[in-house]
Amino acid sequence: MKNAEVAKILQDIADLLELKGENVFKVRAYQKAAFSLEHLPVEVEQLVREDRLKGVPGVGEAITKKITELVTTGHLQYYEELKAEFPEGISALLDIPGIGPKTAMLLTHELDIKSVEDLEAAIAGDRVASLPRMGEKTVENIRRHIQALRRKDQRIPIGEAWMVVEEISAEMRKVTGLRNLTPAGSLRRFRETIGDIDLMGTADNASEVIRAFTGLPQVKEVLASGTTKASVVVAGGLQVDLRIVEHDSFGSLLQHFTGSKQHNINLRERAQRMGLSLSEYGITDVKTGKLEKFATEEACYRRQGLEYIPPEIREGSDEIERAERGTIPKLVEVSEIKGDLHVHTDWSDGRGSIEAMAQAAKALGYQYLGISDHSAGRGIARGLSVERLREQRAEIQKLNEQIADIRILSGMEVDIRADGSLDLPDEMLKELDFVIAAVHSAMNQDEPQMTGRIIRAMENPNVDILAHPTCRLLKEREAVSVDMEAVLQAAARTGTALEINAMPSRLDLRDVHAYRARELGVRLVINTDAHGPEHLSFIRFGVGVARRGWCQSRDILNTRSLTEIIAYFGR
DNA sequence: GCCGTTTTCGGCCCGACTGTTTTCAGTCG
Repeated sequence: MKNAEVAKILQDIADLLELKGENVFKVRAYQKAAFSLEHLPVEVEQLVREDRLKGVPGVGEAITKKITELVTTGHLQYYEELKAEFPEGISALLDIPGIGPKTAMLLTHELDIKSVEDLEAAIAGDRVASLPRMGEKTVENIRRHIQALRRKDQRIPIGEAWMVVEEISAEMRKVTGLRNLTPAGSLRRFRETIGDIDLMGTADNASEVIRAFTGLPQVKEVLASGTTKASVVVAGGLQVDLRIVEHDSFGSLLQHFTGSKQHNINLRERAQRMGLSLSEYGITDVKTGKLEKFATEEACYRRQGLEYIPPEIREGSDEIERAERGTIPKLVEVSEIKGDLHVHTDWSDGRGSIEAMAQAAKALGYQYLGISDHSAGRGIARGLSVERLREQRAEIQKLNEQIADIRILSGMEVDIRADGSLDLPDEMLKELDFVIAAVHSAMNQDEPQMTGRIIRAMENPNVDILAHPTCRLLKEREAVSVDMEAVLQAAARTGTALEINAMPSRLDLRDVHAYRARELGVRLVINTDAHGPEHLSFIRFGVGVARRGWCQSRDILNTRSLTEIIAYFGR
């Protein structure tokens, strides 16, 4: 059973206990355990086998027993009994903003509402507003939220959110008086998907800035607008919040709204033990009641005796303990990337010529660019035959003589066939500067087959890099069934680098697997898989994933210089 | 249900908003 499935069930248990009116701290315990499981860098099954569950934060004796039962039998008695106490569709009511456990139970008890559809019918029949603590406005809000929920496609990939932020930021920078405009929340932490956008800033004339914000051409609807904050909806149903404070409180504000929620809770619990109370306004000494403000996040962390913690790792694992000991690593940065090793051109399915791609890479300050068009095999994406590949190599050689200050490397993204063999003969692969292998077909194989297939490809000594290891496409295609732990172990054994594909629709490896890879000493490489010159800038999303995996520059292959990288490939 | 520089028992993050109330419960981030 996968970590995500176990986490989902624990979260479900938390919801049901909440509906039941159980002790809120018990509910929180299950939520906390669910969170831990979801962010675990290793498979829960492995922890169960090795009897190491107790080491997971928030997992004690009782939850250990439950997880063990769940993983070993695929079934949890406690959960089944709990579910049987409630009508099936009721937890879906909790997904509607504004409806929490109390309201959900009220609706079920008083009106026999068992699903979102029931609720809509009850609203249409005018039966809801008469309930205690319900009124016209509440009902209208619920009705609107149900509609919005149907319309909105939940979280969006970070790449899309980023474009919205850049557009809005460009407009807002024209507003006089506004300073320090910064996106916070999951966007700043570089999570792969984003629920809504939080923008932070400072100004002396906050209300004017807010007015300019709500008046932007992108704004479709203004949800709320006050003196320090506003919430709007832009195209696509995406919510954007802006908060403005005075300059001297910006550090605390940014810290608070960057989150994550779990990081902030851990931070506040710790502050509490120190006799301090933490909020978005600053740090209050509980004894004296005196509020201390912070203009920068660094100062805010320092006051708590902590080293600065980069946003990407503020996820509630052990980052606070590490900051206490002063052992937060220096995470890899975009400026340290010296080349891109997975790029397509118009020789296969890319849009740019080799030269255009090379010029774009040069403009980014790269030392090298690895061309890796598709192989011909199954006819995908206008793949190159052996002959065409040789022609391309000649072309690259010619261009290298013409273009200064960047070296074009001649590689290939070779298809891994269903049986794990490669699409081009070894003699051809040997001629290349480097070789990437990737799965593009027969994605429905079962886990043992897929895992064996990928490992077989990695065992070929000509393969340097395994590209987008799980083949997932965010919101479009699930990851293939593959035993990632086995793949990571094989990568360590064979010395194959694993790609962090920076294309916003892929982001594959994921952050937790990057974390695990680093633990195992597996070399990683951050590539964009660019199909046009403008895609090269996607590198920042891949760097974001690497940072979320606590990676430093030494963990990332393409932070190496041209000389080093050529020596590394050793051809 | 978890956990320990006060604790193996008694705690468990903080503030704001909304709508319904005449002081606050419920929900959210």
